Amino acid sequence: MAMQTAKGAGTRQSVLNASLRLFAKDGFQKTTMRAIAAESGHSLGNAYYYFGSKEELAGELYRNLRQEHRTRAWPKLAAGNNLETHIRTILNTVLDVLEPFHDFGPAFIRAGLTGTEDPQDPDRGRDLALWRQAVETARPQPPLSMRQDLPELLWLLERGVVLFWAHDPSPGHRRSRRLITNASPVVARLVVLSRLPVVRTIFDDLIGLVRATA
Amino acid sequence: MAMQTAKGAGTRQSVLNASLRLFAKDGFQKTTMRAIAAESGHSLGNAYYYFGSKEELAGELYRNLRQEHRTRAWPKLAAGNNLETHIRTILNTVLDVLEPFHDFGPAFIRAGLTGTEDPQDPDRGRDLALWRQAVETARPQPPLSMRQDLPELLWLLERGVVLFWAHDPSPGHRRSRRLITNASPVVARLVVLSRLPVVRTIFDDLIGLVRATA
DNA sequence: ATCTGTTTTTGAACATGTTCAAAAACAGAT
DNA sequence: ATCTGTTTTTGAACATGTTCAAAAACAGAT
Repeated sequence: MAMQTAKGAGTRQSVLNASLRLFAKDGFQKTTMRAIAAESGHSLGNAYYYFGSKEELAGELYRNLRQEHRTRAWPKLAAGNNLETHIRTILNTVLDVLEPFHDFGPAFIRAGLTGTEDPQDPDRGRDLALWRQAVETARPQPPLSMRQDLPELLWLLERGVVLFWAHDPSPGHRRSRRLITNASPVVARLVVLSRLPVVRTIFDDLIGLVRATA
Repeated sequence: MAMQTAKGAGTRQSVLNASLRLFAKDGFQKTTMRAIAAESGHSLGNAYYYFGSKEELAGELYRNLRQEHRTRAWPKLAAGNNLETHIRTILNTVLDVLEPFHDFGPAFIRAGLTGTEDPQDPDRGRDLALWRQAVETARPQPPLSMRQDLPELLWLLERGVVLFWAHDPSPGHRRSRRLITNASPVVARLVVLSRLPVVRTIFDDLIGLVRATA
């Protein structure tokens, strides 16, 4: 059980800061671990003492961005908005937050998203809490039978949108914004249609996917 | 403009075959370019003479799999089958073809799916042609108003199923098969119900989504 | 058969992510 | 102050994707 010392925490932070600077300047791919180590003033092996891999480094940076997303999206969920509005709001906000980092490259975003597969990841729970809030405060309320599972489905949707955006080369990422505009009403309508057993069964399969993957 | 000789084509093919064997056996990540070169009986540098990168190799393999999918699915489209049967057949066939490569990892599948974003990609047109055939030969015929857009919608469905399957850890990927079983009749029924404005609106949104992303 | 330009092949070198054993620094107990 | 066990740091080594200059093989013209 390795206990971390104050000096250790400092080193760790300086490596993190150095990576943020270099990722922002040169992108994820083109930034080498050697460059990060040099920029931080420590040896290559020392960087690996605190971060098991380059992806883990990106994962930590990404986790900070998710926190900011939650902070910015939460107050926008005015009670009484319909579900479509809440979906659109949260999805657009996540792109707002990630905007400055689009040119980090898809690999960076992918690294961030793969980190969330851990079922114990506390950030996963926090993300779900945001979506739960969006569902509970929406009016009219989604069908009772969906209220339990809906947050997880919408969380899956969010991941899909972010993945799409990460690969979106269109100017200003218009396509991603349009995807949000188009998908939000569709999802909201499908939720209403979940009263049909057939639609419900499909949702159940998707839920199974989330649960199995997460 | 480098003209390729007969011998060159043979070497290229043997590298491709070797990579196919090894990817299937050990997965994408764990297969090294050196192993591929050795298995093919050529030098490492020679493999790079024909394929610029490991990903390019995976890309070509994926394109071959899509071709095989079309080849195997097409004759199963017996005229007179209903739409549900055609949908179920094509989707199950794509999983049959991809089956040995499930453990390639997300990178492989993503590479294959993202490649199709290009509107100029000839394989995209070929995939759409398969779905067009499925729609045109189905009996009873889908509503006239849907016949134009339906192939693109079903192509979107196919991509979604493949993505679902790629992340499906259930034994034998049962869940993916069940998704196909469940989704096929729903989609077919919704096509009939497209006369209802609510359903039609959802389809319009989905079409917009395909066009926006494609 | 020889020459000429092109395609193919090779082996070594390079770039970069990752691991590891040993040294150094450190914290706490005596 | 010294000892002991732990944390931190280092430098070298390793694994693997990629590049490159030179050699070999080849095709076509003379």
